[in-house]
Formats: sequence, structure tokens, C-alpha cells
Amino acid sequence: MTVTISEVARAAEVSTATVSNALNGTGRLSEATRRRVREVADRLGYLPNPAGRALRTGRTRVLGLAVTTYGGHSWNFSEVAYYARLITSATAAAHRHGYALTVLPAALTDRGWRTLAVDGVILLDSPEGDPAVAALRSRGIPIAFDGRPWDLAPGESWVDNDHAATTLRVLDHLASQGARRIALLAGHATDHYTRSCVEAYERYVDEPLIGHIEEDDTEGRVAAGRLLAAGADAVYGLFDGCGRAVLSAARALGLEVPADVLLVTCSEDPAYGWTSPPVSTVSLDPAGTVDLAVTALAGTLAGGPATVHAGRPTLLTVRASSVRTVPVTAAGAGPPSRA
Amino acid sequence: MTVTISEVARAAEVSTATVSNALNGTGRLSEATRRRVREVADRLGYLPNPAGRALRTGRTRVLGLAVTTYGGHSWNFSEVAYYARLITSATAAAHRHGYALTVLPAALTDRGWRTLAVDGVILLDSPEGDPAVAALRSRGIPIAFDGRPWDLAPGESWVDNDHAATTLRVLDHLASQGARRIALLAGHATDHYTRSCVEAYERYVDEPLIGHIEEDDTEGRVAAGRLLAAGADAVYGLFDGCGRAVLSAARALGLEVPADVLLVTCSEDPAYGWTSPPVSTVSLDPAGTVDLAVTALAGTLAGGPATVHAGRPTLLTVRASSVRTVPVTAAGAGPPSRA
DNA sequence: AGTGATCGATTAATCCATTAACCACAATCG
DNA sequence: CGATTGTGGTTAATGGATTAATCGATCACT
Repeated sequence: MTVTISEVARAAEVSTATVSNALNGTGRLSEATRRRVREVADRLGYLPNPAGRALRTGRTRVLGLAVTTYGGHSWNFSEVAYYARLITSATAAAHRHGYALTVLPAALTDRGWRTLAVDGVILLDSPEGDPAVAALRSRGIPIAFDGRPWDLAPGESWVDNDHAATTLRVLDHLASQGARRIALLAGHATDHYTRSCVEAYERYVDEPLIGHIEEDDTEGRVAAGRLLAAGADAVYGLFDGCGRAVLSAARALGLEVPADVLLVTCSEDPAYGWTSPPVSTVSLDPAGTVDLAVTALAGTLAGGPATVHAGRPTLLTVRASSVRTVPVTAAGAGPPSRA
Repeated sequence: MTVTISEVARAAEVSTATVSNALNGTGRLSEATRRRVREVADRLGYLPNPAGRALRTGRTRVLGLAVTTYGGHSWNFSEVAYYARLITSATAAAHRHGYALTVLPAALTDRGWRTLAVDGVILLDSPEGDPAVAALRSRGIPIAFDGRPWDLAPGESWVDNDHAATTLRVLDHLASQGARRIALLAGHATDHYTRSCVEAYERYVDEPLIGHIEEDDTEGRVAAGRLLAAGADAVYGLFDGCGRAVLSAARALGLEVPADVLLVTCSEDPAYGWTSPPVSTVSLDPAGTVDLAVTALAGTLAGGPATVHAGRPTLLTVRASSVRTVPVTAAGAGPPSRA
């Protein structure tokens, strides 16, 4: 069924070493044999057995992508556009560098997953004291971080936006639209993203008003409702679902957006351009960011140096939900509000 | 750095065969040695080398997921909620069965990807004459189809919805709301999904009016605009972006939804519940469907029989966009229209 | 002619785990 | 007591590719 290197060798009347060298462009061979071996290999439909190769070389040409943020709550985040974009972009980037990519389960340290063969791992929003980091390091598996890590070992790359700056920009924008009491809708996670935003927010406002949303939509609505009930006249949501949660909660309380409550949410979902009213969003460009992380990891694996891309740009798209006066439609924004 | 089976054997003062047997629960060993070997392996932090194991057993415990539908246009579909859901669900399902999952590039037949080690592959919406099918079959790699295949080899499973029935149901719904000239917004692909829907549509209407959308948003808007200009008073969109395309085109032409144009789109995006107006959607439950495909594939790999799940249920969520009279809000639907 | 390079290919070791075949020893049976 | 069965392991072959070491042959140079 499957043809091995020795069958090619036999057919081409050379040794397996010659076949290997011919196909890999290594060793010292005459152009004639090199070509002949290649032809024979093609004719026979030879495909190197990945297991054999991996066993010998110790490399698999596979990268892992792991989300450790939501520890226990593995994989409920399938609806979050942020991850969807990120995963597809990471896959494409890996392919570009000649790697396959497999998405690892959150419980990276479980038995059974320690046996998975990957040349390197991209960790998303690794929280403080992440056990996955220790596990990977002890196995000598190179890491690249998407989202600033808590501590960095030599040779490790990372990529991130400047979340504090982004937060300040959003808060400034909300304040400029007349917001007096800005609330923050955050999550429970202890990753760097959440913490940076919360810290920036707490430095900015006099009296912090923070709600916590997790994957569950109902919980988000409740948290948003509490913020509104507590007198918030503007909300900045740090996660994708926050926008819908606030819209929903506002409606339930009989509040109008943006008349009574201003709203900005972090999201990659283009649909926020078509909601009623269209919602202002902050895009973190997860696709571009993870692309850099993958590229950095591939570079490291190829023997290159570690790299850091801090402060990657974010994009605030102002839509009707956070505008009190004249609608300001930025590039890429949705249609004007009809409210 | 990494500890091999022979180091464990040496430490436990047994042969490597005994270690292997002890750890895998095979062979005939006394409980005492079995336990002792396990302890030593734990203490040393032994992890079986996947390459060595794969080489010997011929199995890798990795599944591949390939989207061949959009042939050349690889990976622009990162924004499509359908795929995002599907990929994450497939990953979770694979993990549940003890497999890792890697998403394969569209150009499956390219050199370099033929060398990837997977025990089986799930093909999404495989088009007619799909070269990937032939390639996989010739390599003896088991296939499970998500979306009815064009031809089926023994041992292959497939899963699909009943697209003709779903289409009829949507068309009936639109007709019941007073639509006289229903247009279809489809794609260029030749997969079974597109074809089933188009055929059902063509049998249903007297004078077909079909537009073609592809990944590009602008193109979609243009196609939708043409349909509306041609006098369509209702549109059924087969893909996720169709809803936004029609909303956008209608607005540009000064048409109201649902007053002038009724709209139903296929989508998994919850955001359609918050658009203005909320858009009726058909959910194909990609997560549940691919889960069955993965399970079927895992079953086949475990020696089980092939399975077929035809006619998996779809869910039509009626929202304001396709209701002329009193809003009918089905379970899971968004908020009532405010128009 | 003898010494050294250089070329072109081969030999054989190696990566690590699995497993069929085999072996030493003790207990059981006729 | 010799033959059989069972127990608890070991030995060695195997899977497929890579690669350091080696080797024969040819050619150049002193």
C-alpha cells in the first residue's frame, strides 16, 4: 500500500541513504542520480513516513495552539469571534511557514496530552502561574506568547497590544461624549489583558464600577444589568459578548443606547455594525497579532532570535452606540444609526 | 532531557518490554511489577515518544479537518460563524475521543501536506470530483464526510441535514408572509449543500432569481442589490454573510426590511438577533453535525461500522425580517423589532 | 610511484516503542 | 517421576527515515 524509502532505493538501484539525500537535497550526489531518484520516487508515489522522520529528526513540523485562560471552562468560547479569527489566522500563518497547527485543549497538562508531538506552542493569554508554561518549559518545548506573559524565559517571544493605552483612549472617547460614570464590564480571568485594562480603568476613574461577565450569556446580561442599575451612564466591555449583554440589559431596563447609556465593546464581530444601534467596537486585530506570534515561533524554531512585538495597534471604530451628538462614522464602520 | 523507555527499564530493573506492557496494561505481569514500573515511570516523568509509538503502531491519534469547498480561496472564511463553530466543536469532539485535531489547508493535495500524519480526515462539503477524496482513498486514510458526499466508498460515514426540506420550509414561510417573488442568494461552490438548496428552490418557484455571493463582502452586496433591483420581494441567503449583504443593499436602495423585502439567511451568528431589524436565520447546527462526523470517524478507526446521519434537524428562527404581520418570536430568537 | 584530495555513493548506527516468540521455573497431573 | 500447564518475565525483530563514518575509485601533484 504505502511505499517506503527502501522500495524506492531498490527500484532506483541505490541505497536508502542516497534516496534520502537525493530527496532532501543533502549529501554529495551527482545531478544525474539525484534526478533519477526523484523520478523513481515520483513514479512510485513515495511519501516519506512522518513518524519515521520525526523519530529520527526529533521534529514534527506541527505547532500547538493553547488557550489556557479559561482553565476549567474549556471550549465554551466557540462563539467568540475573537478566537474564531485568531484560530483561523494562526492556522494560515503556520501553513505559510510549513507547519501544521493543532488546537490543544485547555487542560494542557493532562496525561495523554503530554504525549502530543509538537515542535512549539503558542499560548494565548497565559494567566499568572500558568501550569502549562512550566510543563512546556520542562519538556524543552519552545513557547511564543500571544498576550504578554507574566515571566519570560530566554528565547521566548511574545506579542501584545498596548491595552492600557487602548483603554485610556476608549475612556477618553466616552468622557468626551459626556459620560460621567463609566463602568467596566470585565471577566474573571487573571490574564494580562484583563488586568492591564482594569488597572488603567481604575487609575482613570474616581469611583470604579466593575462587572464580571464570563462565557455564559445570561450571566453577562445580569452583570450588565447590575452596572446599569448602579447608575452607569457608559459601559466599556472587554469581551465580545459584552456588547450584546449591555444592549439586552438596557432594553430590559427601558434604557436607550446611546441616549441613556453609551456603549463600547471589544469585538471582532462585524455584526456590531448592523445592530440596533450599531455598537462602537475596539478591535485588537487578533489575526494580525497571532500571525506575528506564529512567525516568531517559527523563527525561533529555525534558530533565529526571540522577538517582542509590544503595543500592536488597536482600532476603535466609533458607531452610534457611543455618540451623543452627531454620528461619527469611522472607516469600516457600519451604517449610521436610525434611532 | 527527555526520558526514554529504556531509562525507565534500567531504573526499574526490568526489560523495556515489561515497561511497555506495564504502562499499556498489556502482556502478563504480576500486579507488583506493574505497579512498581508505573511508579518509576511517574517518578522519572516518563512520556512515551509519540514518533516512536506512531512508527511502530502506525497510528498517530490525530485527525485532520479539511475544507475543500472553497478550493482556491483558502481561508478567507475566517469570519464565517459557521466554520468557527464547526472547527471548535470538531476539536472538542476529537479530544473527547482521545484524538487531536489539525485543520488542514484547502490545497490538501499539495506536496508537503501529503506527508502529514493523520489517522483519518473529516471533509467538509466536499465538492464533486474532489481531488482530496481520491488522494486520501489512495493512501488508505479513512474519511468521514460532513455534508453529503458525491460518491461513497465502503466504510465511509457521512452526516448532513436535509437541505431540500429546509429550503422548502423557508420558502413556505416566506410565501406565507406574502412573498410573491422570492430570490435565492447562493454561492459559486459545487458542493452538495448549494446544489440541494438550489434544486429545491428551482422546483418551488416559477421563475428562479438567483444571485451568487462569495466570501468577499462587497461582491455579496452587489449580488444582493441586483436581486432587489430585479424585483425580489424576499430573499433567502444560503450563507452567513448573505443577511448583512441584503440589509446593506436594501438600505442603499431605500428599501425597508421587512416592509419591502422579506429576509431569511442561513447563519450561526447570534448577532442576527440584534440587527436592525433582527434577521430570521436558519441554523444548520454545524457543531452538532460535525460532532457526529468526528464520532463516526473515531468509531470507524476503532473498528466499528460506518454510519450515516442524514436529515439532521435544522432550526428556523423567525425574527422581524421575515414577518409582515405580527412578530413571531421563536425559542432562542432575539428581541422584538422596534421598527 | 607514492601521497592526498575529491567525488559519489554505501554501510551501519540511531531515534523509541511495541510485540511475537521464546525461556526459565514452579506447580499440577497421571 | 516424567510430562503438561501456567506464570512472569526477557530477547530480539520490527517500523521508516536520517546521517556520521567509511570506502573505492579517479585524478592531481610532487
